[in-house]
Formats: sequence, C-alpha cells, structure tokens
Amino acid sequence: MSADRHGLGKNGRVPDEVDTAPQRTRNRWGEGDRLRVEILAGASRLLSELGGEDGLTIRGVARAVGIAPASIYQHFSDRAALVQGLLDYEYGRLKTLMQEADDSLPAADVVGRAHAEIYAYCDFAQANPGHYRLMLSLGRGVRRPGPGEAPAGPLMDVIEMLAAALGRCDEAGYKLRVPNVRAAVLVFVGVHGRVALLHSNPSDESAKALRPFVDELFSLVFV
Amino acid sequence: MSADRHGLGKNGRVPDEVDTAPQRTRNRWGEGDRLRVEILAGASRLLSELGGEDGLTIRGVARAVGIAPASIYQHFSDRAALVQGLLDYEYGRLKTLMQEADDSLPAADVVGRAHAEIYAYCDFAQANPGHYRLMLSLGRGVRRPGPGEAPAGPLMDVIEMLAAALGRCDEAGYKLRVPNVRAAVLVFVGVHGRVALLHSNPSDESAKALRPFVDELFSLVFV
DNA sequence: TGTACATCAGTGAACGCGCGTTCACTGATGTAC
DNA sequence: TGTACATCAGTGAACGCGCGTTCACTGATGTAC
Repeated sequence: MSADRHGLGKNGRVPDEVDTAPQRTRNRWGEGDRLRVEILAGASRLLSELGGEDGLTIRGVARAVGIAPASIYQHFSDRAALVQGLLDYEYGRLKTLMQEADDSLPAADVVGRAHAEIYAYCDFAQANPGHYRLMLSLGRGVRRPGPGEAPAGPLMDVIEMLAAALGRCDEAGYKLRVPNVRAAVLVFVGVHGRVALLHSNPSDESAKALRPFVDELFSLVFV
Repeated sequence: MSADRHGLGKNGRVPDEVDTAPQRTRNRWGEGDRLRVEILAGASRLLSELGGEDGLTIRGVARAVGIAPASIYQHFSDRAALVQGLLDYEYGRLKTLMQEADDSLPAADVVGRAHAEIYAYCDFAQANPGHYRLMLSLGRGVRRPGPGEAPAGPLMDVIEMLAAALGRCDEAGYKLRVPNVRAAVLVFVGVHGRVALLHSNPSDESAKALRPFVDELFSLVFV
C-alpha cells in the first residue's frame, strides 16, 4: 500500500484510476458540510466548461467532484435541489461582485458607482455564460414564483440594487428622466437583452465591448 | 376490419390504442414530404405545451405526431437536424407575422408600421414562450456561427427588418437620435430583455403589458 | 482505563426508465416491358 | 393486358447508454459508562 503512494505502479506508468478519480480524502468528523460547498464548486465548474445546464447531472457533478453519485444525496434531496442550491450560490457571488464594485469608488461618485455595478454585472455575464443562462432561468427546473406570490427573487434584488444606485444619482442632482425603478428596469433589461444577443452570437466581436452600450443606455435615462 | 372503423370494440369501449395513437392514415405515393411538416407542427405543439426544449425528443415528437420514432429519420438525419428544422420553421412564422403587421398599415404611416412590427414580435414572444426561448438560442443544440463566419442569422434578419423600418421613419422626418441600426439593436435588445424578464417571472402581472414599455423605448430613440 | 455503542462521511451495486439510433421488414403504389 | 420489379411511406424490435434514485453497507471517529 505505502509503496503505491507515489501514484506509480510497478511498471512506472500512472495507473488509470488517477485520471478519473483524483483520490479525495474524506472530511473529518463534524466537517461533513464541507462536501456541500465542494459539490457546488464542482457544479459551478461544470457549468462553466459545458456552457449549459445539460451536463449538470447528479452523476456529472459527482464525477467532477470525485465522489460517488449517492454522496450528493446527503446534501441535496434531489437534482432540483442541487440546481436551486447552485443558483443561490451564484446569485450570492454576483451580488457580492456588484457590491464590491460599488464600494470600490468614493461614496460621492454616485454616477460612477452606478456604472460600476452594472459593469460588474456585464463582466459576470461575459465570464460565465453558462451560469448566466441558468440564472436568467431560461433553463428548466428552476423554481418560479406561484400565481399569487410576489414577483420577488434574486433578479429583483439585483434590479433593486441598481434602482437604489440610480436613486442616489437622482438625489445628488443627476436627474433621471423616469422614476428610478423604471430606469433600473430599463437599464437592466437593455443590458440583459444585449448580453443574450451576444451569447446567441458569440462571434460578433463588435458586440463584446458592452461598456459603450451600457454608457449609451445610461445616457438615455439621464436628463 | 371494417367493423372496427367506428373505433369501438365488441364490448362498446374505446380501445386503448385510440388514446395514444390517433390512427394516422399514411400519405399517398409521392406525398411523403407531407410528414415533414406534420413532424414540425407536432414538435411546435410540443414546445408550446411543455414550454421548453426538454421534452423535445425524437420519441416525444413521434408520439405527438402519432408515428414511429424511426419514421422521423426519413426527414431529419438526427435530433439536431430536427431542432434546426423547427427553428427555421418558427423564424419563418415570426418574420411573416412581423411583415404582415407592417403591411396592415398604410405605407405613409412609417412610425405606426415600425411599432406594429415590434408589437408583432412581442405578441409572438408572449404567445410562444417555449419557442421564443429556443429561438433566442438560450438552449442547447443550436447551430452557432463559427469564429470567422459573419454574425448573420435569423436574429439579424429580424433586427435588419426593424432597422429598415426605423430608417424609413428617419427619412420621413421622424428623426432618430442614433443611426438606425443602432436604434434597432437598442429597441430589439430592450424588448428581448423585457420579455426574458417576464418569462422568468411570469407572475408579474404589471409586466405583461409590453406595449407601454415598447413605446417608452421608441420614445427614447426618437428625437 | 477499556469497551460497547452511536454517529459520522461516504460508497458500490443495482433498479427501472427514456433516450437516440439502427436495421431488416411490410405492404401499397407506381413503372418497364 | 399481365407481370416482374422498383420505389415509396412507414414500422417493430432491438441495441447500448446515461440518467436519477435507493439501499444496505463500510470503516473511521466520537461518546457513555
């Protein structure tokens, strides 16, 4: 046993298992929850590599993480729960990125901060097309609000962040042509449409520069 | 055989097969191509009912049409070809609807005609969410232009239609604030983003009225 | 201190299912001579 | 006109595959007494 620790067999070749199963060491007592984030990270990586929800299977994620498919069920009740968990995880990342971009500028630069938020959004969308598609729920198996339920959700959180940033601009004297929430929806929707168009046409080099487009959108909503 | 033509067995009950297989009569000699459009229509219906590409399987379509799965291979080389055929079919429908809306107004009413085109687009998107998602290629298995290839495609056709309509407005004196192609992209992208937002949040009743939003977009691109 | 037991992290093997695709075929309709 | 053959529209049965999920399990680590 100890003779094989170097990963080399007697003939000096790397055994086949090394390629497929990167021999995970199990977590210690009481640290079982660590696997949960490993699973989410593996699923996230898978989404990046495959660019869509299609390869996002229980077995695929298990392979990516290096565990048995059955092990996933200790942390997620079924595939739908895994996808939902991944969505929460990614929305958390996106909101953090936007908030950090906002915080990175001086408090007084309200217009710059609003721009920075949406730039961060664009960067995320361009760097993570697979995640973006899933998050905009143009895939299946995503929980949607019921008929009576309020149209809340992580998407609304993002729009509200943007609305707040635009509201601060308005208060600081950079007047909006429409109420701040309407302006936020307009900008968000424009950016989202542009990103979707880009994703559906990745060869359009001229469209990859999203910032000028964002600036144009902003210039339209301000007086 | 002729005794069973009424679809009733000896005990007066409808045989089980009637429910699943609506006993298609095969096409006549030389009319084999008719099945092709039956398949596309069945696939289209399936897309409407299921709201996504997920149920769009060879076997599912065969069931919807009432034929054997193997029969599809006489008209489409594989599943990807079927999906591509469906896309062409649906883009044809969309462009026809937009053109008809345009033609339904007097030639002189250039602004009304531009509005009518995009209204038709909205109506299509709202009436066919499953088709819309697939067409905007936020699904898998859709042919995309290669790296060197021009970013043409049915989506560009739609945008060019709109750009032409906006160009006619500009020429008629309803001046645009930006070049007509940029204005078309802006309007299209805004509408698409709004529709996507609506699809991801179908309970948002206030967002279902797309026309005011479209009008707002138009008012932003005109002087 | 030992020792029986509980809890933990994680697994291997199996299940039934629906899928895409292939292949040899069936029976009806046309065509050559 | 017959009749052999070609072509057509479409099928039934089978294949191998990857999937989601379940279940009894393994071995390590903690805890009660």
